[in-house]
Amino acid sequence: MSIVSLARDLDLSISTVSRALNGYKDVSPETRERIRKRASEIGYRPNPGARRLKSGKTCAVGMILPAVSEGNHGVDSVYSGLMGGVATELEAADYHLIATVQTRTDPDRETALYENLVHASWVDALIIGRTRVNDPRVALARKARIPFVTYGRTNSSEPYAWVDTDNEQAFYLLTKRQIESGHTRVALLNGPLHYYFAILRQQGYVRAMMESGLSIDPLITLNGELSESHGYSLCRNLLVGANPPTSIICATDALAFGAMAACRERGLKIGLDISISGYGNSSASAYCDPPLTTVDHQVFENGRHIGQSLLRLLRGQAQPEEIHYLEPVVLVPRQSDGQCPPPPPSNSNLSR
Amino acid sequence: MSIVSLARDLDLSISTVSRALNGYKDVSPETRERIRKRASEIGYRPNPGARRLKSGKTCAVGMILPAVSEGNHGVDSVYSGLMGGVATELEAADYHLIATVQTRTDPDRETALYENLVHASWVDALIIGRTRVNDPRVALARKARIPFVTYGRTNSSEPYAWVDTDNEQAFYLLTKRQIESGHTRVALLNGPLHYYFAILRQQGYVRAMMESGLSIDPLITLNGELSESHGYSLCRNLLVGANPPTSIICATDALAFGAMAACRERGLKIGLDISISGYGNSSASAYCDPPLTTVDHQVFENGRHIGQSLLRLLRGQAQPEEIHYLEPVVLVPRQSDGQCPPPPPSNSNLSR
DNA sequence: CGCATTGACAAAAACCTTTTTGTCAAAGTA
DNA sequence: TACTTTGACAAAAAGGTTTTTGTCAATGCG
Repeated sequence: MSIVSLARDLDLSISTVSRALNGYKDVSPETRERIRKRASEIGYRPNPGARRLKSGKTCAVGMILPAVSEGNHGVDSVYSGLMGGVATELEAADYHLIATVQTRTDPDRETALYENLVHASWVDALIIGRTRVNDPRVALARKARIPFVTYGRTNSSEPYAWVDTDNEQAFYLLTKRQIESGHTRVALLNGPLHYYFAILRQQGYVRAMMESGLSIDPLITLNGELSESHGYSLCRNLLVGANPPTSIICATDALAFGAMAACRERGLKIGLDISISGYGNSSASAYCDPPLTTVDHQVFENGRHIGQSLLRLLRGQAQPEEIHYLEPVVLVPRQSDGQCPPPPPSNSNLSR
Repeated sequence: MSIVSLARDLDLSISTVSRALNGYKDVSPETRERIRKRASEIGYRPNPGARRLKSGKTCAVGMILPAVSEGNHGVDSVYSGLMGGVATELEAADYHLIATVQTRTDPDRETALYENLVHASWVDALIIGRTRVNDPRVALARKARIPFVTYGRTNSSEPYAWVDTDNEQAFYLLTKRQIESGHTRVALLNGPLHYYFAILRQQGYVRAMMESGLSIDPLITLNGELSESHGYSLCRNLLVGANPPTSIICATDALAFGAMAACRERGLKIGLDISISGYGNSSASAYCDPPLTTVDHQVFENGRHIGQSLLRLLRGQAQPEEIHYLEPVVLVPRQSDGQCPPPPPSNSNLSR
């Protein structure tokens, strides 16, 4: 079932068979057809290992998938969505996706995983996700001269290929919406600031607040891991504090679900007594009670862009500095937010 | 940076270098150490492509990930959790996971994806998930003589390696719980019956009902895709019908979320007027309102078992027929279900 | 006619390992 | 001494492609 047995069967040389099947010149149409026919009859498939060895290409792209920070240790749903888009594009070009799941949330370990993937030449290209402010993986991939596309941006002195959603605009819109509903104390439950996206989301929030002449209160702009439990505990802290916010903007839907639970526990009616919004448009956001106002950031589309960019890079059709794609976001208004409630009677701050 | 340049550098033969680095005999301790040292100095890493070609092993395992049936086209969270467990085990053994996302829910296409993975010899072994009642992929993998482990069972005349959760017991427990709370009209919102797990869940439901002398009403045992929207529409149908159920057992948390939304829409208080339970213990299930009674089926653990089983199979340490692992389930009682409400006044069925 | 070009194929090199077989001296045994 | 064993290394084959170079006859041109 190797090319040599096929060549022997056809009474032709190996090179002719190879050239025929790979669509090169130097082989007559009749012979080509004869080879094609016999090859499919006999069920011949070129050994990808040998092909990889010869060409030096693996026809695979590597991706490290961040795990959710708690629960079933599954892959973060943003990245599983992204993977869907990437895989769709790659598959069409006969590339494979080698997925490594990062079970522990340890940046050093993530870098080591990338290093392993690159250095052991398992892959031709890399997808670098959940970029940090100064992401060492970008320098690493550049040094290894391996094509890569990041999902999210980073601080880099040199150009690199990136695809990202418009985090800044998303949080500008979300904050603006709250302000327009009369809220003045708008809290931000953000992710850890070493992630670049968290910086951008904060910037969007700050821009909207500044634009309306509202001050930024560091006591109500908190940061934590992107999980329900952190949303719950951070929100509890917010509500217990003096002068609690009337609106809470959460960096992810998961944070928002946790925050909603904390609000319910305090007896607050979500959408009336307090406004909450999320980010991600997760399927649960449409079916929770009340349905969550959120932002659709089009992960599948982003994944497709990443896949396409990667292929262009691999084919030499584009240089990294040409690949900068900022996916617009779509605000999804639902019922978890509303008009700012009237100020409580003055003795309300006695409540524990 | 190949073995030949390393050998030249050391003034040794290629074979000696190879044997030294691979821990074979036939090389003196001093020489071995010298080679080791120089190899790490020079940063030599054996080319995995050449190694694969020679050994005929790819050191990779293939897995097809079912996409969620709607929304962001992401990977089903059960399978992303499973992937986490599998990857954890494989990684420790220096195996890689090649993940293919099945974006369209088309069984034929899924089979084709497996065929491609196997036939193009991209992988040494396969994980076959979301097994169907008569799953063609099992026969296919056996014919290709490629080791595989299924997640879920199927009808097969010959033994095969499987790992599964105890679906039957889970739905027996869930149903029993409803019956013990006084419910007699217990609905089942199940997945499509061509999935083996749906059959098993139905069996558990039926066993509990029979055991308590309750009859099975086909009008309230419905089947649909595993999504919020199907949960919503199926539940609407249930509530509109004559003699609606007082309890709804859903095959997944997603179905349950949809069902909850439909119940709220009808003005029913979940946990009081109607009881709902899910399956999966998704993170949202703990934070929705009311928190959802569900079952934890330990996907990460299942993934680890699959990974371990695969490695044993690949190393010849076990035969497929020895690998049958049924993961026990854990019921997670929360507040979405409760005592059966008293029967409504007789004119209630006039309500639209 | 003589020479260059082209078409169609074959031979061999290269890709980088691992594994099998081979060499040769030193040591052990009868 | 003659023969076998063993230790330490080298040479070469094998794995299945792709690509470069080579061959040889037929064709085209002046």
